[in-house]
Amino acid sequence: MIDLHLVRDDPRRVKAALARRGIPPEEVDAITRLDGMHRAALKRQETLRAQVKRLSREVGGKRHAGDAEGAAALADESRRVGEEEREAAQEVDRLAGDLRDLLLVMPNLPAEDVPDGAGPEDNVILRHWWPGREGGTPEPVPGEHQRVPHWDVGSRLGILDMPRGARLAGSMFPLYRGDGARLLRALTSLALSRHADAYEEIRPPTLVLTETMVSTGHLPKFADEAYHIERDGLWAIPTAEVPLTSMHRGEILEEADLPVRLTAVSQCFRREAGAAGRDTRGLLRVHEFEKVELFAYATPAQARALHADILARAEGLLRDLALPYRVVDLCTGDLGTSSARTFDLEVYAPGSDRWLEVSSVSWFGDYQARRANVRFRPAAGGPPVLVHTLNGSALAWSRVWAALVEWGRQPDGSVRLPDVLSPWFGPEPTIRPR
RNA sequence: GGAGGGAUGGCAGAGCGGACGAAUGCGCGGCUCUUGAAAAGCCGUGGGACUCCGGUCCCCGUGGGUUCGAAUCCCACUCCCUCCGCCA
Repeated sequence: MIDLHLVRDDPRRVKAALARRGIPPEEVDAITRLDGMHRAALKRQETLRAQVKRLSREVGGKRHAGDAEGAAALADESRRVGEEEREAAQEVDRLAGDLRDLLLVMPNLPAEDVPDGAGPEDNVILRHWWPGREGGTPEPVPGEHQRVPHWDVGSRLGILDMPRGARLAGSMFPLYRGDGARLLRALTSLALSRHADAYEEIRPPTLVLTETMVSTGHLPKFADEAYHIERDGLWAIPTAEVPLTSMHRGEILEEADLPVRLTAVSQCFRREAGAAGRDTRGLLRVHEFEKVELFAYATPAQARALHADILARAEGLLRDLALPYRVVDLCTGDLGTSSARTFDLEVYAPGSDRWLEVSSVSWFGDYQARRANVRFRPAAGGPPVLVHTLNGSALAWSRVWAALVEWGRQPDGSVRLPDVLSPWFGPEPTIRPR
């Protein structure tokens, strides 16, 4: 949630920042108006409430003094005021609810250095990397044998079985087998070990309460994007960011304990409701995938360095895996609702001939922390302050899997894997037909 | 799934209808005493909303209800503990 106090104190700044995202200024005015009404109603209710409390105390006093008549008279008066107070309270509740509804769907203010733009076409590509680039090796040109999409490579090698996945769960639910399944396990294991020096490994629940989804910003606005188990009131997480953000929900942390750095692997579930018919082949876009996430709660002063660290770690993994990638600075038109600044990492997949998003590294400011009510007590004293949250995938395996299989394909149809995977696939890691 | 017990401040733990935002102890911070420390003593010590900066209001698991008045009574739910059943 954006800061209501900021809307009050500096509405022009809020409007200007949100205008960059295409939010009309009237929506900010609507918040200001409701806020004013809410505060007025609150004042009225509290005044009445104070009266009831005072009268009730006097009833007690009179009764103790043996003045039954006086007590009854005051009780009558208190009852009348109490009824008024009850009505006022209903008005307060109604206005508070309306205000909250507006605030919950209002996106975060973009950071000042986010490039302006209307959509993905205006994102800024910051840099490219490919194996050997630092040493002057030219950008790789895929050979004909690498121009085979991973769904073909996968089915020929018997490591990816989309038809059987569809039999179990419908389309876009992949089923990996043999070395294909083992590759996923290897990638997760590799990544978690890489982050273990600074990030505590967490295994969170995959199904979470509504409140947990609201805290990150996935609800109420994007309910259509998530799988919902109505009978139990639970939601399937679209990313481990969701449970990790709520891990300390409602807590006041000590500044000395920050940053809290966490890493988690989880299944990620996405309905992809708005993407019907797009990128439906193979693993380009799936309803369920596995992802290792990096996450941090930080002080505002620590946030920038952590954002850089998470990005560096995600890039480091791609370099270890020798996959050509580019770093994309998301423009205001493509920035996620909760994010203030996001860098995407996209891997080139030669068989599919597409750039695949395999990581999204975001700084949320205090937007999520305000929803989740996660604060820290400043070491220097003073009232608790909202933390900043940050996260990034490192990495989303379905698309990494696709890129590895396409880049690794040899003229004989086997797939050569990067050497970092030797612990799982032997000295010259290769997947051959069974 | 069934039976019972519980949920109060950083922790422990009283309170069971009226001045209770809450005794007491521990912890923590400050001060006094001391060469220093310990001990002892004194003072302080939750979060939040609104504010005409005087204050007012809310929070005793959550949500309803009863009452002039609820931490305290009633109802529902959640979570925790014990036992039984079932189960990977």
